[in-house]
Amino acid sequence: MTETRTRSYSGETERERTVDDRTIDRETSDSEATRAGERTTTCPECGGSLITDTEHGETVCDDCGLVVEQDGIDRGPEWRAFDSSERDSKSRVGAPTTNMMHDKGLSTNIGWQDKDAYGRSLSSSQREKMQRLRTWNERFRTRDSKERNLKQALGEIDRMASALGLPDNVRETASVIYRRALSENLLPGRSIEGVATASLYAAARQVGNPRSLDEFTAVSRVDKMELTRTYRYVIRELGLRVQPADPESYVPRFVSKLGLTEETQRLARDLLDAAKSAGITSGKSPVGLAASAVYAAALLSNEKVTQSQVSAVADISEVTIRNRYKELLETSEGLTA
DNA sequence: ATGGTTTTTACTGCGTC
DNA sequence: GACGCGGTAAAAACCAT
Repeated sequence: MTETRTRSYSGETERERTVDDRTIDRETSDSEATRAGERTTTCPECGGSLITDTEHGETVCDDCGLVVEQDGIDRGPEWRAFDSSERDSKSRVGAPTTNMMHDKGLSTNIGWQDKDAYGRSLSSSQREKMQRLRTWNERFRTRDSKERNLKQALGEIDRMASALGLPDNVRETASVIYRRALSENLLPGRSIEGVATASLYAAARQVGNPRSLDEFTAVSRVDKMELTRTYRYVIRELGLRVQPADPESYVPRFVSKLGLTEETQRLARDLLDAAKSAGITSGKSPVGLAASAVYAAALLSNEKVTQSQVSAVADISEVTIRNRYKELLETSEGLTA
């Protein structure tokens, strides 16, 4: 089938791609790994065991931290409690916990409004007292270095995720990865920013919403070399298994950025599928392939996009697009004819 | 460090609006 | 003439050994 590829993208070797039924199945089945209602016991990415965390309402892979499913349960209050003891035993009211905050959102917060529980304003001496409490509460909350570290890192992750338009499940996954890196003492000698970026990069790829390294370096404070280095390091030390990015996962983004139709998107996918089964995708940049497929599809469906537009959106040279899209068209002709 | 592969850079020619 | 497109050669980047 796929002959050995001579090149791999960002750290994964071709060996990992060898005959793995799950991988094949995933490629043929059409959508992301997070279809609702699907019950799996093994992680779609790394094959590790899944753990259903009812407290957080998430199904998480124990090995790689991939959040497979979230918001699965009702976190609302249990209303039918008839006396106080029953309320104590039944009630699960409270803010949902989240990995996106360094303390999972469980620490005490002292409100900024100088009002008491009944909404009345506080006396000046009470106000001063509350201000002192706020200060100390904040100090204690982030006292120890790991907490402080986490707080900063999660802030960075959040910032970058916003800048790149990554959804919440990516952030959650990135948070889990970062926590693991932190708890396994991977941080010493490496910058928080670097590991945070690497975590987010890994998370984005795991959930099938990848961004290119260049896009990350654009929003991160670390340069490309440090990012790849720490990424490799984190992946290796944590034993994460991240598949090579699937070109198809870039397609929807490019299509929407260029204002093309669904039809074109479908065509682009078909082209990529054909290319994959023809085995000409080996060693080629996934981004380049996706960009070329989009361009070729637009051509086939008579939509107007120029090579330079596609190249700008995908951050790929026009030459590469030319080379790839010729190959794509050739293989698809051989298939349909 | 080296070698092989892919991507990028830079430049040229062609056709069209 | 500007623009989109195609091709080429050399340089750079990248990965594996």
